[in-house]
Parts: sequence; C-alpha cells; structure tokens
Amino acid sequence: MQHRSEETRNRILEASTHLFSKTGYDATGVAEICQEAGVSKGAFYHHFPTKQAVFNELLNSYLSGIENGFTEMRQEGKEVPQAILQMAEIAGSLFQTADIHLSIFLEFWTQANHDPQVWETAIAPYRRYQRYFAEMIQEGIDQGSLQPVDSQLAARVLVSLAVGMLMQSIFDSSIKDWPTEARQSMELLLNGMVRRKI
Amino acid sequence: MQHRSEETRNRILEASTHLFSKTGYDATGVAEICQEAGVSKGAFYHHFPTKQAVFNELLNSYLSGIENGFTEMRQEGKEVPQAILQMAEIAGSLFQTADIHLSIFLEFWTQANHDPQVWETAIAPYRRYQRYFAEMIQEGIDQGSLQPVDSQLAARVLVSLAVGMLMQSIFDSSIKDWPTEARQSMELLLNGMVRRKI
DNA sequence: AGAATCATACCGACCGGTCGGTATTAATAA
DNA sequence: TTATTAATACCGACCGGTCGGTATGATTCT
Repeated sequence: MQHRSEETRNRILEASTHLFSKTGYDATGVAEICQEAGVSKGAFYHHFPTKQAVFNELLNSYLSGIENGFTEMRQEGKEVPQAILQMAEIAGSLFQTADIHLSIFLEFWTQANHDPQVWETAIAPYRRYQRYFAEMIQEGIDQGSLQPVDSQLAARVLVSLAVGMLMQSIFDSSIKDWPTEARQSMELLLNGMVRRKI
Repeated sequence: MQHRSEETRNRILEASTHLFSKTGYDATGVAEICQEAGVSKGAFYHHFPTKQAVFNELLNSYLSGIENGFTEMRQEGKEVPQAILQMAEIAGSLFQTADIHLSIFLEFWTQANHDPQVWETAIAPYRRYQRYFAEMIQEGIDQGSLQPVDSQLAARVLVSLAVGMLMQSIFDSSIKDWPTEARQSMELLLNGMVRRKI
C-alpha cells in the first residue's frame, strides 16, 4: 500500500520543518528528524537521497504555496490601492496560520546566502513578485488612483516592507492581530506620514 | 609585545566575520578560520574560549557599532521629516561600506532564532530603536510636521522597511547607490503613494 | 627567569550516509 | 481463492570522516 509510504514521507517533512525552523538546518541531525517523525533512518534514506533533498523539497513546497496564494488573492476590477490593502490583509492573515512556520524562511534565506544553488531557487521568484507589483502600481498611476511615483522603486519598497514585517512576525510576538497590523502598515505607506500644506 | 597579540585577535575576528557571512556559523570550522587568519589553533583558543565566543563578540561589536551610528547621526533642532530622511541616507551609505558584511546580520538573526541567549542580545536592542523612532515621530506630530498617525505603528513600519531594505541589499546586487535608494524609499513612505483628492 | 603567546599532535563525540537484511504489499499463477 | 513471486517500504547497526576542544611543548616578550 502506498498510503503508508506517503504518510512516512509527510511525517519526515513535518518533523524537518519543525526542527529546521527551531534549531536550524545544520544543527538538526537526521537521527533527530527520524526520532521526531517516529521513523527509522533507513526509511528516511529510502524516501530522500540526502538531508539537503528534504530541505529543497520544503523550500519548493513553500515557494509554490506563495505562488498559489498570489494568484488566489488576485482581484480583478478593483482600484489599485484597495487591491494592495486587501493583499496586505490576506498576507497578514497568513502570518498567523498555525501550520506555517515563518521562521523557516529565515533558514531559507540563510541557506540561499551560503549556497548559489539555493539562491537561484529562493531569490529568483522574488524578483517576479517585484515585477508584478511594479506593473500593478504602474496600472494605478495610469488610472489616476496613485501619484506618479517611480513604480520600480515603489515595488521595491513594498516588498521590503513585506519582508521586514515577516521578520518582525518572527521576532516580535507582541503583535497578535497581523491582518490589521499589515493593513494599517500598508495604509500608512499609501497615505504617507507628512502633513500636506493646505 | 602586545601588538602581535592584538593583531592575532583581530585577524581571527576578521576571518570569522568573512567566513560566517559567507558559509554560515555551523558550516565554518575553527580550522578554516585559523587558516584564513594565518594563525594556529592554539592561538585561536588562547584568545577565545569557544567558537561561540567569537560569534558573540562579533555580534556585540556590530550592535555597538549601530548604537554609535545612531547617536552620531542624531541631529538636533531639525524638522522631524528631514531628520528621518537624513538618517535613512546615512544608513544607506553604511550599506555600501566595504568593511561591513551585511550578510552577517542574517547569521545573527538565524542564531537568535535558535538560541534564546543570542535572542536576548540581538533582538532586545532592536526594541529600543523602535521606541526611539516612536518618540521621534510623536515629536513630529506634536510639532505639526507629521500627520497624527499612530506613532508606535509608524515606528514599526519604519523599522520593518529598514530591515527589509537590509535584506534586499544582501540579495539584490543590482542596486548600486544605496544612499539615494534609501532616501527615496523613505520619501515614498513619508509622502505616500495615493493621489489626494483636491 | 617567568609570563604571555603561539604551534602541533591528538582525543572523543558526533553525524551523514551505507548496507545487509526483514517486513509488508502488490502482482501473478495455479 | 490461495500459493508464489516480485517489488516496495522499512529497520538499525555500523563506518569513514569531521570538528570542537585539549594537552603539551616551543617561542617570544618583559
């Protein structure tokens, strides 16, 4: 039966997610993973050729998860500022989802910084997001709902803010309501802080 | 001669900085550090009790560097928005300074996520920055140069943006002129993106 | 001399990965 | 249906090598 096999695989992936997030890739031993997964070492190496392969699979899985999230939260026919706000809110809600270990992103980025292979996988998509936002912002400018700002710059700022908030969600547990935190942050960016004269 | 001793210490710290940034803390061996520093293992363990101690020293050194940077770039008697812009520009210029390995921050944060001890050292100061900015923003509101925004929220946004930009400076080498990038990003945040009606 | 500094050889724990073998399930023949 | 064979999934002892740290002796400075 292939059910058992799949189950084992998932247990290994789950345990790895947990341990990589908590202890880090290097510091986590295969034996440790096996113990937490309730699986033998033989089973581990039956399903994955190396420890790195598990990591790669997790990375790809999370990346495609983001990709799906993007396409799902894409809303047609909305004013651009409202669309951005809503995306922020949805993204914020993901920060709270229990089964997503955000701190594994820290692990992804660290590894990306060490290994060019991982870099390619982890950072390249992230440029797509920037392009996507730049187009969206340009659309808003053309439609007159946004000021004629530099859309590339604005997209970078947007992504920076998102990444920064993700980091904060990892390290600052005091914020409980991430959907509104994200929305309000984005509102601030959209509306600005400086008092206009007249 | 104590010159030689100090020299050795510094060589170890420099090599560690480089290797930790490039390869990561765990993956970097003491022998490797010694080789790059042109120093024997005995010398290493004469100056530092453990590998972790080197890491801690680097962390503290970078943190106090930031602290100094903050107090230096503090400008009295300026309008708050201008002060923020200037701070952004100075911070941006630090991004380019060759002898600062920004990617070691990634290492710091990763370790902070794994080790509560490091967490305390690395994340606690960061709350001070937030408080500092919140006060600064509140000052701007009181003086009428800023809109009556939530100063706490605004401070978090500001720090998030800064952290996000730091991450980008690690992974996106296409941006060359960080002082202006940082300044323009901050201008965008201060001025907002939405077109005001009338 | 004597203390501080550095060099080399070495230890023992640990870890990723292997391997021979066993259990379980699927496929096929009787 | 049942017996037999093949394939897949799993087990856990073990190995080669690495790595942080130590012990001990040499060298250099005061």
